[in-house]
Amino acid sequence: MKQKSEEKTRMTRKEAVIRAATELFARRGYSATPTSEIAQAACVAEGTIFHHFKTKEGILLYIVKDMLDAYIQGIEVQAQEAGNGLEAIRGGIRFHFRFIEERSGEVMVILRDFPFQLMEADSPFREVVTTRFFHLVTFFRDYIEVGQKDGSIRSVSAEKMAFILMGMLNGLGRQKLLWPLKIPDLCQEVLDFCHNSLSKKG
Amino acid sequence: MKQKSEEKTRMTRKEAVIRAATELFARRGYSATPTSEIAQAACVAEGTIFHHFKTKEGILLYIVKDMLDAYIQGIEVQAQEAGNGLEAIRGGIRFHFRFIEERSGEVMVILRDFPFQLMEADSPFREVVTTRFFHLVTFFRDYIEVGQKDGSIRSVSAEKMAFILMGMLNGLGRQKLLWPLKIPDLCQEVLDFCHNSLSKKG
Amino acid sequence: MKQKSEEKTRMTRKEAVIRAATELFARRGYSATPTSEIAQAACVAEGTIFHHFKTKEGILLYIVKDMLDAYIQGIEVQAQEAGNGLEAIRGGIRFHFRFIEERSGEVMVILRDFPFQLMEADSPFREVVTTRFFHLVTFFRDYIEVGQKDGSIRSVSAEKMAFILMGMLNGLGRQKLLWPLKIPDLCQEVLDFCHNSLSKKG
Amino acid sequence: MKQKSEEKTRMTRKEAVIRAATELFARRGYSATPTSEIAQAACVAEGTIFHHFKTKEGILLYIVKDMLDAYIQGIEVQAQEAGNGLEAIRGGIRFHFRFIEERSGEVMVILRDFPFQLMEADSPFREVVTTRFFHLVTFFRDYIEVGQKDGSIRSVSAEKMAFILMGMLNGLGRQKLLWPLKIPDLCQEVLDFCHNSLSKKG
DNA sequence: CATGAATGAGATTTCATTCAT
DNA sequence: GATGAATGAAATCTCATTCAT
Repeated sequence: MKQKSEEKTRMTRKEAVIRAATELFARRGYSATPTSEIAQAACVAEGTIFHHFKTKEGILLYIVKDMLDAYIQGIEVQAQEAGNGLEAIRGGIRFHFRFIEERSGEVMVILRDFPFQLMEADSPFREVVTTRFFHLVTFFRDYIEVGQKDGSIRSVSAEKMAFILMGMLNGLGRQKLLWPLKIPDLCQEVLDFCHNSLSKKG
Repeated sequence: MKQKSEEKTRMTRKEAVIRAATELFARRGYSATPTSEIAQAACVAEGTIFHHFKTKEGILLYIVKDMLDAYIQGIEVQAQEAGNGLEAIRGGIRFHFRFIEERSGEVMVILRDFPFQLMEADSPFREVVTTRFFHLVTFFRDYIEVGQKDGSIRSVSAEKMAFILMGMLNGLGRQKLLWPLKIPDLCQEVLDFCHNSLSKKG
Repeated sequence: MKQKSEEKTRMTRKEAVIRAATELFARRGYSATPTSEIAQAACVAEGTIFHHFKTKEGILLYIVKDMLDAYIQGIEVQAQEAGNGLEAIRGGIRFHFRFIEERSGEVMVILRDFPFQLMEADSPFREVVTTRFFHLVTFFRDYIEVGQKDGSIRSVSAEKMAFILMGMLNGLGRQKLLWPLKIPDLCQEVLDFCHNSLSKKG
Repeated sequence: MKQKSEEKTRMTRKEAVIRAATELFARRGYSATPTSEIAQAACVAEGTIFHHFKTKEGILLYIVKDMLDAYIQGIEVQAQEAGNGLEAIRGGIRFHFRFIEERSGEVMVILRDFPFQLMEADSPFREVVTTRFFHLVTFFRDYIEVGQKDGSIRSVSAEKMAFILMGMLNGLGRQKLLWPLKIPDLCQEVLDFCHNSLSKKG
């Protein structure tokens, strides 16, 4: 939290919009959040939003892109530091849980209603988002293959296993952030769970 | 009350509305589907919708409730027929994959934007939905405990494991039905994956 | 209150509709009361209402006509029994206050939004209502003139005085039945008030 | 904030809406006037109405509040200039008749269906309207008491007399503005009528 | 850059009335 | 007589977006 009163350090209006939108999209969903409320929460005029983002979808795109880029970069850094394929995957899982905690707002936005609006066939943003998703799928598949080559991961379809891991992490994220129940922290259990299933020696 | 099955009645108007709504909600999302289009697709007057379901949310509730009840009933039947706890869980997973295929429309509705509208604190439908969710969580936890008693499942926190399983199945469902990629069938792999992690002998 | 369970004595459906409608129109106003609620309150099907009354306005007309006829008849009987013009007017005022108490439901209906719908130039009911209003104006004017002839009422424009009396009684009725304040009983004070103004000797 | 009176600005869109609404509510009643017609009559888009007044009720509230404030202020100025209590009341009555002529549109709005919608227990506007009504009742009661102290008004219950006066003025206003008959001007007669009943010497 | 009044297309919902049973 | 499913016109209100200042 920055000081709001000092001269130069205060948020630009654009940042204020992003923050307000993230919080509202996370809490109430993209389509249930009117731009008027975003403006109000960000203490800017409604026109200002459109001055910076052109459309409402533009805000969503900005948030989603920003978040996915950070996720992709973070998970890759994790993996590169690992000693073998299995450790890379485990590092990825650990990073996932940390990321969900630290940037829960943005994550909720994307988990809530997935950016379906951005993926429709006629959306100008379709490619921007698809690209990043392919990137993630590839990441998991590649490191599983690495693990199979270095002997840390047993012989299974790398692609299928990649989908299982991603699906699981996604589902657990939704559960944690969106369900009406208090979900306990599951990081360690998930690590064990995956370790048992992936590692060569069981 | 008329007989529904005999000669003339092919489909009630109410049924027609439900079918049309399910299909549209699944394809375009709840809030992006106007009631006018539901009416058109169901070949009824818009007023007819509101005659049967008081509100638009009412349609969603009907679909979700119907689907969850079928899911709960089906998964319990599966489990009761199993020889031990682990088999019950495996039966549940198999049922889950079958259910997702067979009733993909309704499942997409609930996976797409989850009925968040029905869960908000002031919604009259909140309880209806929450009840069913608790029911499901309990189901998984109980059968894991059964498996631990009968020796088929290793010693882990039953509750945490229940959450992992549910989160995974949920996430995989979303991936399968909603992602812009063609996802291969993962049933067998998921069964193995879970078996490895749950069974006592590894 | 009649017994509802005995064979023949129970209300006809038509009566039930009238009662329910009177109560609802009084409490919430004519146009804010949907026919569906009248049906519900009367425990009949919505179609039944239209079976008996043809239109929603028809119900209003029935109530208003019934009530005005009773009012006119009652006030005339009162007046005919009086010894002179002033007493006739005083009797009318007394009757007015009694009537308002005894049939407050129907009176509220007419005082609330006056049957403007029935008075519009193109309403088929216009005449039915207007006739009764003229009748009332005439009643007051005539008895004031009687009082002026028999020496009990001072010399003032009978017509203007009739309007003042009617306006006053109307306004007081509204105040009593519709205002959000508890209004004390004003019958005696109004009698005095008018006596002072009308009687020859002051 | 621009100057409103200078050169170009003939009428704000907001003002236009108020004028149009006043006229239509007066002529056809609040609930029989759709916002679409108000927009048309005011030559603005329908959205503009809701931009300025959140709801249709908001328009009614604005008109009623504005009118009641003017009424209260005017009647108090009148009274303060009077020599004694009786004259204050008479001044009030005179003001009432003048006000009804000059601002007949707004007065018709409030007399037609009284803002019952604004008074219902759960209306956010309830207090705004109630406050002003209490104010008026108090005004009349206080000046009658003043008159009783200065000897110009006879000894009667000030509160009851206040209610009689208000009820009478209200009823006469309705008669004048809303009845389907041509009602003669009654100001002088009402003044006499009240004078006879209130003044000490009869 | 920033504003906020204005827009108009469109969404949900209400409701009097009809009609086949 | 009685019913209640069905209707469709109309009403209120929402909201992303534009544009003159």
